[in-house]
Amino acid sequence: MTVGEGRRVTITAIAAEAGVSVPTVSRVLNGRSDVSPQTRERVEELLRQHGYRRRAARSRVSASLIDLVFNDLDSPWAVEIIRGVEDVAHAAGVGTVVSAIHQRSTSARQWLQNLRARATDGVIFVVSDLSPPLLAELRRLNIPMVVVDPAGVPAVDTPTIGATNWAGGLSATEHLLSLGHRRIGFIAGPKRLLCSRARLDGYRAGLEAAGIEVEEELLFQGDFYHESGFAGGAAMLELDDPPTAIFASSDQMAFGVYEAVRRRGLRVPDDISVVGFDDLPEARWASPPLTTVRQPLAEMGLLAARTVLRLAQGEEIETPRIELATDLVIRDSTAAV
Amino acid sequence: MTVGEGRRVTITAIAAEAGVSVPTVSRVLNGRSDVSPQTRERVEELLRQHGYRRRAARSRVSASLIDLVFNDLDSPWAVEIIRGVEDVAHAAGVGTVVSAIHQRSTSARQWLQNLRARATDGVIFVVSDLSPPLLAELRRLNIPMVVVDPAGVPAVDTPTIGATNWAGGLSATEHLLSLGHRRIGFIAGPKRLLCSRARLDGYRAGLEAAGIEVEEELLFQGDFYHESGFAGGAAMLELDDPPTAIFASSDQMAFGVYEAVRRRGLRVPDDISVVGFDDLPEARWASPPLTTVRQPLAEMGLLAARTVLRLAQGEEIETPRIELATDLVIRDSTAAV
DNA sequence: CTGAAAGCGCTTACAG
DNA sequence: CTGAAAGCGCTTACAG
Repeated sequence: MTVGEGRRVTITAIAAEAGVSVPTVSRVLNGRSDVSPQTRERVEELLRQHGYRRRAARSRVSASLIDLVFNDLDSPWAVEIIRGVEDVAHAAGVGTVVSAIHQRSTSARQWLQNLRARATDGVIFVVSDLSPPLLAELRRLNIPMVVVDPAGVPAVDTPTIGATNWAGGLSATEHLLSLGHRRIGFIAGPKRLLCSRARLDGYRAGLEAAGIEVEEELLFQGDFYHESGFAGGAAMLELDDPPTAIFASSDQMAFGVYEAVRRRGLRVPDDISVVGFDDLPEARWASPPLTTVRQPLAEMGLLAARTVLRLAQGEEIETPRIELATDLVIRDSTAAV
Repeated sequence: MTVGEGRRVTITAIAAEAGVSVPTVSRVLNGRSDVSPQTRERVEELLRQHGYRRRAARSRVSASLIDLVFNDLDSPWAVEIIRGVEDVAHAAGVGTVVSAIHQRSTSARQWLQNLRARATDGVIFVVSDLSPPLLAELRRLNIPMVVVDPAGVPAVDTPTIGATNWAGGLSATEHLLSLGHRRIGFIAGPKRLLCSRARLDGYRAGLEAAGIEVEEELLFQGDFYHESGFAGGAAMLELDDPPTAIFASSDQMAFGVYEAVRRRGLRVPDDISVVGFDDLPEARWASPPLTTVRQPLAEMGLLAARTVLRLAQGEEIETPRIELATDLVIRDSTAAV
């Protein structure tokens, strides 16, 4: 399969419709400065409407590529998403271009320039903050995109794929409650991320349903990384009335809690229960194996790839926002009080 | 920078040199069947010699891409290598196409077909077994390649980038010896991999230098994955005279040993010392933090990318085999007997 | 700022 | 199996 086979518009067609010459359209396409603003706007509008994409003359072998963009390639779950995307793309004869834009605008600009040159079929973003000018540019180029695990409220008309973070937060909390825990600490992710807030709210909902008040001293503000889990765990263990369980809203923070517990000479789950969120591959092989909320990362990547390929084919997507189910995986880090 | 800027050969030039028409060269290029074997061979030879690569008419924006190929995307160190490669490629305006070929020849064929369509600038392999026909085809297409952490003895004239596995095995062993350990277990990686054998030999060399005999019952055959580390650790702990330290030749196996130790109700490093190999990001945040031999994976990726880009520019590579230094990182999983 | 003209590198019928 | 011809989609001077 090659993406976007059918009758694609040529610049000749666009030029005719816009009432300008072919070279003029070419200039707009290449971002040359010597085009009047009105002309540029009219042509761009048409390019967008028709979903124009550059194609080599007579060539049926248009290199099909999709771009998969991360903030940084330092998270262990990146590879899970890559795996899902690559799987679908590979089968469709499409290459997966992986990039990290590091939140730096120079890097993003560079990336965008490369993107144009390689005439990508679509973009999957796994980044927390998309700069509006970047998005505008992509829309101008009429490049299909989908956003995985959106951080904030995403722009309209961009399909997003996430997980049921709220439900995951709730189920982890209910699990701990069912084991008899009443003092349950929570280590949150960055506030600006939607998924962080949803997990926290799931935790709150669980406690409230059990008639337990949420205590400030049992809430710790983390950032999803190990260090903050360690700090949060250490802080809570030092309380006069420490929690009997800690729910860290990422696996990495849960491992940080493990280390805080160990440093105190205590044991998981004998002295304190720990729950994570993500189910990274290493969760299964932590000591003890970590009870955690599984996020189907590979499946999210899979779905994102399918969606972007469909968009590239010009199909309409009926459900612009999808949340895949999370799943509580009970292992050995949780026990009855 | 765009790779291979300079004067690239066109099919017109090739046709002239071969004494055939342009359409004939085009046919060879596209793998059409209606070309006589002699003609095909002559043309292919010239294409190879000149390092021909398809280019869009008049277009200076040739999409620069390098391919990064793994067996599977299930190893936590894959992302480390991706990071290194992406870093260099991104800066050079080159896209990084990540693929997994899953050792299945159908998948490899599919990949090769996609590769041709996208006119890659070069390929970095991180795979243990390259099928000879695949290699032959790549060579025929004149695509530069480099192999990272070669599994077996690599084909001549393909640059390889590895790590000093033997030295790493030695230094880990010496570290344990210096702590007073005399009974040191070893969990090996797959025998067919060069790196496995080098690590094992480093371990042997260390023991021999200290006048200690290598005991069969302290050697366990693993496969680099968690399960085998767990099995190896469990088996050794059941010995009448168990080791006081275990050197697992991958971090994942070391984590398996952690779990075997925990299941026995013992503690690392109080009851037994454990050393790993790789220094994955999670090694630092294991409980306890893992003493391990660091392999500079990101740097290996970096170097591989630089090398393949240089080859793509037509440069000669003076040192076809490079081994980057490993480094013993001492953390909390090792202690004096 | 724009277009007519020339041209690029490649591919596709068509004819033999 | 091969080539002369036509043509594709696009870009680049050049002229105004």
